[in-house]
Amino acid sequence: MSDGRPGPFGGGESLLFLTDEQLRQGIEAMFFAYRGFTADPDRILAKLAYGRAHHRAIHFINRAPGTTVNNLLSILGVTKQSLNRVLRTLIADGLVESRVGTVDKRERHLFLTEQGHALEAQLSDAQRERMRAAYKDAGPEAVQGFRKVLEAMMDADMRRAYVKLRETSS
Amino acid sequence: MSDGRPGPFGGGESLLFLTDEQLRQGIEAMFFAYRGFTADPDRILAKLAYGRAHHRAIHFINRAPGTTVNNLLSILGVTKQSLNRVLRTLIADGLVESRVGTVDKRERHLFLTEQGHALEAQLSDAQRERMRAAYKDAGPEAVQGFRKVLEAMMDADMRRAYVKLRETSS
DNA sequence: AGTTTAAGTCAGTGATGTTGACATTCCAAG
DNA sequence: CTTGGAATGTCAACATCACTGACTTAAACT
Repeated sequence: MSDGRPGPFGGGESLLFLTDEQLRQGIEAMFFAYRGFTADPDRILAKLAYGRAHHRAIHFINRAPGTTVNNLLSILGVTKQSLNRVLRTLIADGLVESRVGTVDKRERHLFLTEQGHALEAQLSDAQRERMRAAYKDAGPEAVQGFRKVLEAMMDADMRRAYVKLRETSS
Repeated sequence: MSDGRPGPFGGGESLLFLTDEQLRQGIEAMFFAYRGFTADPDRILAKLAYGRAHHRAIHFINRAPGTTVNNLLSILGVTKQSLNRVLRTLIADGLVESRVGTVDKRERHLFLTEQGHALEAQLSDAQRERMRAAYKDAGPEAVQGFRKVLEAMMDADMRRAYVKLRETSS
């Protein structure tokens, strides 16, 4: 099924880009690119005995300061036990602060400390630098296409979280 | 540094796509999209008590039949001990066959069995289906840009492996 | 008072990765 | 031909991380 041969379409729309071969190249490109995408932060984190989970937590706490634990869980898509282990070490190490909610005292609101901000900056500088180089290489039109495909690849609930974050920004 | 303001360029080349804000949106898009990218295979693998490592091994053995363990290691970027555990279970389960090399008996050449091919097809069908939907949504020009940015994001040695695989194909 | 919700914890399991030791095979220098 | 080093692959022990499930605590809701 779906061998992707052009077929008898009159609209002049080539469907060659939907062949299994093209799709597989896209899949492999995604695999290798993601390794590059995480390589620089991973190097920094390894020295601190942290993992990607710590990076993700720091990133999104910086992105949405004061977020609750539950909120963070739904963004990260991990279990609370898993997140809790990460948060515990980050709080113990003085990178994250957890404040009891004023309106609802059951909630804990998360913030980066000064130290936390420093590590966040170090991590995202490294990641942005690679991203910037790739963007510059590929050019603005390519970047637009890149974003378009990525957004189409998300699950519905991820896209909701993503869009929500975009709205919050700036 | 590099706040990405347009700046005094006369060439009409807008550099707005290189702002930190744009880069961060790209980073987050990459994060959420990769989750979608792996979600379908992950669901299938979970039922079989396999993980992503098994998927990767199966994918690349299918892609380059007869590859040696060492070769696979350089593509996957893990330690040989880690890969070995995965291979051992796949061989024990009858999905992969390991043949002693004829010219160099130290080497083991890896092949998928019929069962292995069946699982590979199941996994890549699921992944391709999502990819196809995303590609179709985004359109051919977007796909071209997507690929361009991904390739620019790879490390040099990953790009080498990626290009080599592309050459091998069909 | 009873139920629900938010957060945190403990125990057990499984996948993944690492280091270290080891066996086999190849190859080249003596 | 022999011997020692290098390459390839395997096995064992250990650490990390994430998950499920059950439970506790505290606060909010009804």
